[in-house]
Amino acid sequence: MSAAPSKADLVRDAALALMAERGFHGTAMPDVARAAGVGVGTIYRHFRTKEEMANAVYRRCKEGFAEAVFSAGLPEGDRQAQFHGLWRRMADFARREPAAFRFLELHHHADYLDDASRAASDNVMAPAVAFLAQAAREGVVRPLPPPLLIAVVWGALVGLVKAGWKGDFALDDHSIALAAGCAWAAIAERP
Amino acid sequence: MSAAPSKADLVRDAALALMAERGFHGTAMPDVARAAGVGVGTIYRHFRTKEEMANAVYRRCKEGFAEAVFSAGLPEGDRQAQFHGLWRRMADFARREPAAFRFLELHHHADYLDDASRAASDNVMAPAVAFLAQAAREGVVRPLPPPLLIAVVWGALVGLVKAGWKGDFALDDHSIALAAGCAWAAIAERP
Amino acid sequence: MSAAPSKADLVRDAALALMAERGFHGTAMPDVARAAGVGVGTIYRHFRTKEEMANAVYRRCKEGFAEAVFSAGLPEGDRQAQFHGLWRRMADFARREPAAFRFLELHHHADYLDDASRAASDNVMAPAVAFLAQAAREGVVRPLPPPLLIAVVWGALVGLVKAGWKGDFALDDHSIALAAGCAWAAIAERP
Amino acid sequence: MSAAPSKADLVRDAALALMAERGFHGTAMPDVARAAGVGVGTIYRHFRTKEEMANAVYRRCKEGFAEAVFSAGLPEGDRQAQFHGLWRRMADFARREPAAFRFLELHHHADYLDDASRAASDNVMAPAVAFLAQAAREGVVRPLPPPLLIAVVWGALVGLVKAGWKGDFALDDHSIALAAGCAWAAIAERP
DNA sequence: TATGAATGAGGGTTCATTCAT
DNA sequence: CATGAATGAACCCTCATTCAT
Repeated sequence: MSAAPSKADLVRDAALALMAERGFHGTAMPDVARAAGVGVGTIYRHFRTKEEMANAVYRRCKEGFAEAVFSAGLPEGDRQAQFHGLWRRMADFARREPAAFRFLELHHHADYLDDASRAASDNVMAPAVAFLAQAAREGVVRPLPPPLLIAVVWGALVGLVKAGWKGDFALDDHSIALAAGCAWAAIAERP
Repeated sequence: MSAAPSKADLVRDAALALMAERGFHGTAMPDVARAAGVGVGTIYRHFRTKEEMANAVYRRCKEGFAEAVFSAGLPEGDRQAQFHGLWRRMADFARREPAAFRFLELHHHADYLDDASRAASDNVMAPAVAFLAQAAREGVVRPLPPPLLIAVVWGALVGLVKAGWKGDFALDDHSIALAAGCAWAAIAERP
Repeated sequence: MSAAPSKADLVRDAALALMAERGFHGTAMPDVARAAGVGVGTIYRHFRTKEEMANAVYRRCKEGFAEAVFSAGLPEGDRQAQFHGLWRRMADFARREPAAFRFLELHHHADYLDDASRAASDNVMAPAVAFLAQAAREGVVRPLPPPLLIAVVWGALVGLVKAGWKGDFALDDHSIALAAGCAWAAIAERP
Repeated sequence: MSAAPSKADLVRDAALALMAERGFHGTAMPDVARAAGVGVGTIYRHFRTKEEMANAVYRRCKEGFAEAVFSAGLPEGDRQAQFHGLWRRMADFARREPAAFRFLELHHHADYLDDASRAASDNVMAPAVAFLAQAAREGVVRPLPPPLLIAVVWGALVGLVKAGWKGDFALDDHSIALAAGCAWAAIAERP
């Protein structure tokens, strides 16, 4: 039997859904309470302020992302296959939890995020950085600064997802694979 | 002699700076007034509502972007050189007017944008779409759906700029050129 | 033990007192809040807008008037005595609840009254109309259109009350009875 | 040839029309300016404040009323005929200048009226008081306090006019004459 | 523990008034 | 004289937060 979700979780989910849609300042606490099916006061039993609640949501999204992408270790295969696998995991996360993905993008480095959230944010991409750095050392990826490679690849993924949401094309397995090919070409060493 | 900027322009500039930083809902009209050096009431002589003001800012940013990137026509050279030139113009816009670039990204398809702004938004990338479609027909760019190519390339640019702002690396000519190479590789047909 | 009045009642009473004195537009919500001894926000837990609050006050006054004048049925005696009784009840209402009386007069058919209030307003005088119509059929009141009779009699009452408030004379039982005699003479059929 | 009306008169007329409709606090100075066809600043060349403007309008209405009703002296005939004549003049004023009549009623003894306006207000009915007092001494009108008689008669007239405006009946010569008969009966000594 | 009525600072907006033109 | 752009106090209303129940 699945346990009933705790009130704190209900609140987090409601806050995630609303803030992903309307942003931090555009989301009112009474709305969060109503969406969560709890009283306003209950929120404040679990989070001291609206900021703290948003930080909790942010960290949870980060954890969910890290879990979805990196917890199973690197995918099988050569570097290119591993890249494709990671790309696929990230895109799947965006499809499975669009609110979380959007929340992370929207609130990235927002001024109400505290230091702990910022740190979590920085660490989450560490495995990806390590992967690219290693691949670069092996000569299969261009010898560019890993942060720049990350920036380009991550940016491409976000661009793909947002355009898919906007309706420019279907965000299906095919599109995702095509875009993965582009992204790999962007960073792969030429033959 | 430089003409004194109109009050409306002062307001637009102040709104741009604040809303790029804190978002629409996070920006208070009295703050805009103070930043613009005018009284609150003055804002309302030029814009009927906060929404209308944000729309005016948005459209101005869009126009500025289109002007900076496309008004001079396509750059010289072959398709790759032209791509590099366009990439460079976009990155330069982001460096020269970071607030405008950030504003456009942050408020893209926000719910307080009116239809006119949305239309402006859709049209501005039309030349880039045409360019990629033509290059694809010529066989120098992969035969993928142009919107997908646009999404990947634009996403990569945004990723580059944001990471540069964050301090991951210097957003200088060198980084921009390197990233341009990555982006071209992402979409170019293999030899 | 008297129950403490509800916040909504406190607000209604305060709004009645202020709006009877200064009118709708001349009364500020913070003033109402202060007069009621509650916070501004509390008002909005009970009334969605200032208009809605004014409508609630209006309807309550109408109900109070109807209750005071008509709930006990027609007074005893012949038509003249009944008229005197009704006149007396109306005047007593004006003396006992001057703010309510003044509010009703001041806000009669004001543009912020909603349809429900207008309807309540129209219905409240129905018993008086019926009374005069019946008396006219019996030949004890002049055979004039009842609305005209009502207009003259009601106007005379309002004139009496306002002049009394202004200090032109004491608004006591004697004056009220004298004026009742005038009003009856105004509409009574000559012998 | 009629001279073009002065700006001050344009302003007074516009203020009268708007304030009769929406009240003092419900009328904005820019609206008055637009309705008058002048700039806002122009109003302040003629009246120091909004209050002063309202006072000027009030006094002008009072004067217009006194002029219309009393300037030609008492009407011909016996007391009853004179009463009918005065009643008729007052009702005609209400029909010819409804805004002025409404303004006078609405703003009677409002708190922004200054002492001069109040005095004008008190004096304007003096001839009517004198008329009734004399008629009472002659025994054709009941020996009641003149202010009470005035209150009843004036109230009846106001009631008549308002009900007519509301649409309860046509405010035509016939209705006015009928009501005059009622009003005279209200105060006349019985035979 | 959970609630939601209550609060008042602060939100967007209006408007009486001024003053440079 | 006449104007209307400019102003900021004050308007109506919202919402993050508290606390008695």
